[in-house]
Amino acid sequence: MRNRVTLADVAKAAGVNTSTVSRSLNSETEGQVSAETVKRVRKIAQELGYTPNTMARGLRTRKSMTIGVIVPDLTNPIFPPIVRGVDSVLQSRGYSAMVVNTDNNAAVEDALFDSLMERQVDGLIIATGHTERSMIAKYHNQGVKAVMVNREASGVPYPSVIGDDASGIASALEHLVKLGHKKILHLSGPATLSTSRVRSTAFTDTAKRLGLTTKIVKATTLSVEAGQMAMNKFLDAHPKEITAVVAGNDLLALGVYHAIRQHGLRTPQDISVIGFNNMPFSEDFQPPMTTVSAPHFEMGAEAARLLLSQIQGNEPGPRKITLPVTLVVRESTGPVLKK
Amino acid sequence: MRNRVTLADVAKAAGVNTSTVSRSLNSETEGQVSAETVKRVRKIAQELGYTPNTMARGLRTRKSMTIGVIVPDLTNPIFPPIVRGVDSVLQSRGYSAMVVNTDNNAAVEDALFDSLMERQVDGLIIATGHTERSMIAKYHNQGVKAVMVNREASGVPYPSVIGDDASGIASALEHLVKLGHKKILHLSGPATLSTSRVRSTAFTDTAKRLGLTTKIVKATTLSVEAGQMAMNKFLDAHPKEITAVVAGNDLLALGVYHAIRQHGLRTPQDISVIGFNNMPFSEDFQPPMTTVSAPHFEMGAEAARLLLSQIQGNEPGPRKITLPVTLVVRESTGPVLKK
DNA sequence: TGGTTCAGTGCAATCGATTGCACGCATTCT
DNA sequence: AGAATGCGTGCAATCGATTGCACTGAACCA
Repeated sequence: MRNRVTLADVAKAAGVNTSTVSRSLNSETEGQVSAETVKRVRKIAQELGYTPNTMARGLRTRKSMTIGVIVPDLTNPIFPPIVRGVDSVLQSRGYSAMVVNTDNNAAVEDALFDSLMERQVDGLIIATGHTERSMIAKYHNQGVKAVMVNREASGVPYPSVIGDDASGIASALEHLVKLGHKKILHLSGPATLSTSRVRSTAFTDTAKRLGLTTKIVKATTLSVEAGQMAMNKFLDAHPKEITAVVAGNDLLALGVYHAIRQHGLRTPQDISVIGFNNMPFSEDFQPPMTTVSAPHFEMGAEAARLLLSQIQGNEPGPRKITLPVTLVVRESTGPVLKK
Repeated sequence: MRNRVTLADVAKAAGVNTSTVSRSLNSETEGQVSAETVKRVRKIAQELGYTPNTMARGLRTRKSMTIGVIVPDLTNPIFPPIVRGVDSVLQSRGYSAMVVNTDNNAAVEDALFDSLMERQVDGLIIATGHTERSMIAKYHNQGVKAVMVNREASGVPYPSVIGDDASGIASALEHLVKLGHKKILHLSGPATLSTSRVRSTAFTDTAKRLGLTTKIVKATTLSVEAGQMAMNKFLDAHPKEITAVVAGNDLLALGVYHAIRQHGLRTPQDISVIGFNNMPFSEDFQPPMTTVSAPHFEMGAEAARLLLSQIQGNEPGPRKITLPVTLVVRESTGPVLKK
């Protein structure tokens, strides 16, 4: 379909060589052409409705002006904001994003990576926590430029953009302590995810500092169902043992809501709950969720900036950018009630 | 970066011409080459880690194997499932999706369209309700293949995939009537959106058929805020006039929740509310929302199938595919209470 | 045995844009 | 006036894969 108008067409119409047209249309090279020729060529190109052919250009310049964005699952509500943040920066610089979903499946991720490479993407933004270190090393060996977002970067050769999870967990716990809580459960995500590990460690450290009695339970995935299942199991085994839960993310926290209700208990009167991410609609849950708000859009935007700067030749090395998070207090946390 | 291994490299290593390598690697042309050569070439290509260069291929074949997906805003929760549905089909057929957000801005959409054209996308999936007819006509004139999803197709030359909104609205109203409701408000989205118009018309028709007393109020956008504002205004002017609300979508319904609460009323005891879309987490709102569930993933998948068939030369014409929807009854609807 | 046929492979053009190099001509310098 | 400078433009190679056409040699036929 379409795209009949080529550089050659414009050149013929203007009575000049294609090279002159090319130089006239490109802002970096227009200085090589006389001002009036530039004006004339541009006018004619406009009239003819010329559109550059990105594939031809990319073949010659070895640049696709496309960035691959690898996420686990777009329907997980924290990723759309990240993607839009990425996109906002890319778009303003003439790049496009190609978003792929791995569903946390290594084989799928491998295939998608190949597909992105075939498409000659200029760089990668990796938002999957599961990606194995060996895979990342492979990318790096192939000379692939990349930036990680929302996952820990230690040990990998790429820069990363993350939220300040540790401080988020700390403020969550401090908030709970202020409300009188002393026995607190951490419902953690799977240890394969770097964010889960970071939050878990921060929980343990802060709890020790504050002198709290804690328990840690791991959910198998970062989903409502897994959270509900893990919490149900915990409440079955240890009823009345804790007065608050800090969940690994909002999805798990939502699962905790369900489990608490299933056990005939109430939030926050019987058990306070804190989530993580402040994902869309967390304020509309029952009750509105107290959670740590992470700047996902800005994380995506920053990752894109970092990647573009890397592509433009700056060698940032394995840098780590930490963006501040804030505790959003809503109604899922309350004071410990005396009985 | 990378992609050093080309057809020529493989050809040299195998001691054959690039054309033989090309034919050996491509399943449609491998019959032209002797079986043993194919085997040998493939083995060598594998060993060398050959990856085809999509840009070079696309330049020659005039196909990018890329589909542009135009959505208003990925952070609107109904779009990720659509996109994933699209992606699931595309991926299995070797295509990739390039997703762009218009934010319902015509100028932005125009620019993005150009950008997609430059990238030589093989087709478009359009999920924006706002797109003006003139713009669509322009696409069609340029010979662009496209399919619309989640928006009415009447008058446009492209096939479309939509949910059966009319029947969804009808079952919503029937459900309310069964609960004793007679005075019902429809909080509609802006009339510029085809889905809003369809649902609005269906509401009026069904209400007439069922002999109901109705009001219709329009929200300025399909957002929580707009829904809340419109509903607040309505409740200020007409307190106690209705016992139920059918909203144009779940976002508006959520705004209705807020407005009802702000007026010191309760859902569903004072006013029942029904949404539309059954978007993720609508079951976790307070109260869990009764809503019409639309098969967004399947709509995306079907749109992709339609588009690919169109690209492969089948001329489906302006066909319209309607997928069934179902009412999901939860706790935001209840019987009319006597006072 | 001479002529066909055909399978297997190579040659070279092609897709559309970019870019190093060379050329022509006008201007400036000595 | 002759040489040097340099601006504006054109020529042609190039990026990597695909593909119509031509060629070679073996098998087959009469």
